[in-house]
Amino acid sequence: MTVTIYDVAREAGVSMATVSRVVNNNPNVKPQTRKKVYEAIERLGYRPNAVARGLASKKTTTVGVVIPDIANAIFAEVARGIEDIANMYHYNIILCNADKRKDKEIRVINTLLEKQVDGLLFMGGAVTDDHVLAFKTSNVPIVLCATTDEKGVIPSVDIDHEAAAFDAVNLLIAEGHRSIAMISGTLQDPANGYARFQGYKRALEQAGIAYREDYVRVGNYRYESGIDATSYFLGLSDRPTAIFAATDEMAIGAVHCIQDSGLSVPDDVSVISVDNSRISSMVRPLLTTVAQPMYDIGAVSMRLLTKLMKKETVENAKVTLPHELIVRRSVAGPKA
Amino acid sequence: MTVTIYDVAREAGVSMATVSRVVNNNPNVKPQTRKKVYEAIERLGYRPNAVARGLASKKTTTVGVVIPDIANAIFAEVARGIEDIANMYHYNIILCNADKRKDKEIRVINTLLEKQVDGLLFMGGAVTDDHVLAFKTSNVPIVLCATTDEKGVIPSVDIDHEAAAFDAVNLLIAEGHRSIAMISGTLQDPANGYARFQGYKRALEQAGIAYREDYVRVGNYRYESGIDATSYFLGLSDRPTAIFAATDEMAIGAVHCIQDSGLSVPDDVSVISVDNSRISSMVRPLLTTVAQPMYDIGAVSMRLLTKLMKKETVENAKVTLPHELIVRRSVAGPKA
DNA sequence: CTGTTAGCGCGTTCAA
DNA sequence: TTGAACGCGCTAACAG
Repeated sequence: MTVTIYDVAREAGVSMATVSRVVNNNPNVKPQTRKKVYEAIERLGYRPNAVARGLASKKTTTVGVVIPDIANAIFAEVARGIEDIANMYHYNIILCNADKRKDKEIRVINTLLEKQVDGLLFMGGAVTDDHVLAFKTSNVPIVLCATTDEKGVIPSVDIDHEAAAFDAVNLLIAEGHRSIAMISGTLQDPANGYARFQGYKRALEQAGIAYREDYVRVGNYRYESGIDATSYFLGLSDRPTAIFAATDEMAIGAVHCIQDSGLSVPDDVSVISVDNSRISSMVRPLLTTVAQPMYDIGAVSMRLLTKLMKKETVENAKVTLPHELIVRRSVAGPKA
Repeated sequence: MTVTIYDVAREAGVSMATVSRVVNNNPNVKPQTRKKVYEAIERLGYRPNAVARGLASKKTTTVGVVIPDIANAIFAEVARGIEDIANMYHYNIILCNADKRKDKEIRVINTLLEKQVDGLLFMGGAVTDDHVLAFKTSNVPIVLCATTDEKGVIPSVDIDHEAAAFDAVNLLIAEGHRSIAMISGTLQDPANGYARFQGYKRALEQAGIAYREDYVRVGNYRYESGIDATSYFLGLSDRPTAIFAATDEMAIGAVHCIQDSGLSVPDDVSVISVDNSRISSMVRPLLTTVAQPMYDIGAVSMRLLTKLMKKETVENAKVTLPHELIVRRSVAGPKA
């Protein structure tokens, strides 16, 4: 049924070792022999069995990636960066959604390890001791991708979420705003949630603006929650003149909520966010936002992983990619 | 270094066959023995090697999925459907982007087959003879996902793109429009391109409306190309009163282009599309569109694949999922 | 209910 | 430059 390296050897009149050599591009084969083997391979339609190879060589040229949700545009973009670089280095990707749920994360990490992946890319929520434990029991390299490690012991690549949020809010302040609300992510989420919230607070503090609890709502990163939060803000007696949303999607919800209530962005209320996903250019007005290089985060983390897998020494195993303020049209000064 | 089934057997004082049995939940093990084995596993931190298992059992519990672009919201949603069902049946997913490029598609199909996947989900552009050939050389089941097979010989799940487009354009006609433009995808793309274009033409024809070449532009599915096409239409001396876009993204580009030029949607120009991706609810006005059940397409195709992998007999290996007109606010009758 | 024995398909010494 | 032989870690008969 299936043709093996053994069949090819017989067909070509050589030993299986020789076939193995030509398949793996080992130079120690006479060109003529190599040719014979190639012909036999062709004739028989031989396809190497990567599983057998994996067992014998203890390498699968496969890396595992655990991701919160591939249907989320942000993560999908990161995944694309990962896959492109993986492909470039001839690795394949086993993709697992884990929804930032710890139990699911631990579970898929283990199945991935059982599958003998050569490395692991982890994108998730908080990295707990249990995570670290699971990582430690493996002997393949791990890198955290768009995910922060409190302890800082695991290689990772991400942006500085706190600083990104800080920069966003600072723009608002520079424009003269003092009444700045925030639509936050859940505070249990270290990166997109907590860190961005901290950046917001620090910016306020530095500008001597008092923090108000009723100026902060936590959303779930989705469009609808941006609308909900904003409708709450607009109902306040002293409504904010600017809104900082932790993500583009919530920001767009904010924009539409403001517009739907007959106000204007940015004339009545300014809106800014973090992400710069593609949709931030697919609204009116164009969204001002702090860009997070999603594709690069994926690409760089995969590149880092390849180095680790080759046991190359890496100088800096904790890379922070730069973010960048993208000024478009959703921010203006407050009304006089 | 690595602890094997053998070590566990020794530790538990049983044979490796017994360990294998408990690991695989074979009922033929005395509870007491089972317990001993579990303890030994625990003590040693044994983790089964799925590669060895795969070699011995000729099953990898892994399926390959080739996808055009995981960063594309539509496909990402399909992928989520696939992964959820795969997960439910304890399969893992090897994900490969192929950008609808034939050479890349063929290449990844082959690597996936080398990795001994138990099945293959193919999402791509045209299914050529070369594709079919590659499929035939494998002895694992394949199902086409959101992809049409001209010959109809390969199991597949998709919607009827022609009918979906037809329905969309028909709504426009029912509203009284006679000047209907289309922003098409590339005609080489059988499903999202050609079929939707055919649906447009059929609707026109049935209504006795003459087809005009200058009322059709082909875009690349992206927002920007929606803008470009629309700006062309708006420059026409007798500009259309309605635009049918092959995808949501292009439709939103159309909406914004219309608005940016001082006109109103739907008062001056109506816009309709196919997809109903999440962004169709993230615009003003809300986009009227024909819904394509992306998640379900993924889920159903994965479900079908599991049946095929279990060699269950399936009645209908070519499933067409229903589409549905979602009436929102971007369509109105033409101005009197 | 449990153990023994063969392979699964290939990489990799080690000799020749 | 080539081949023979072993083993990767596990499943799957087959015995008992």
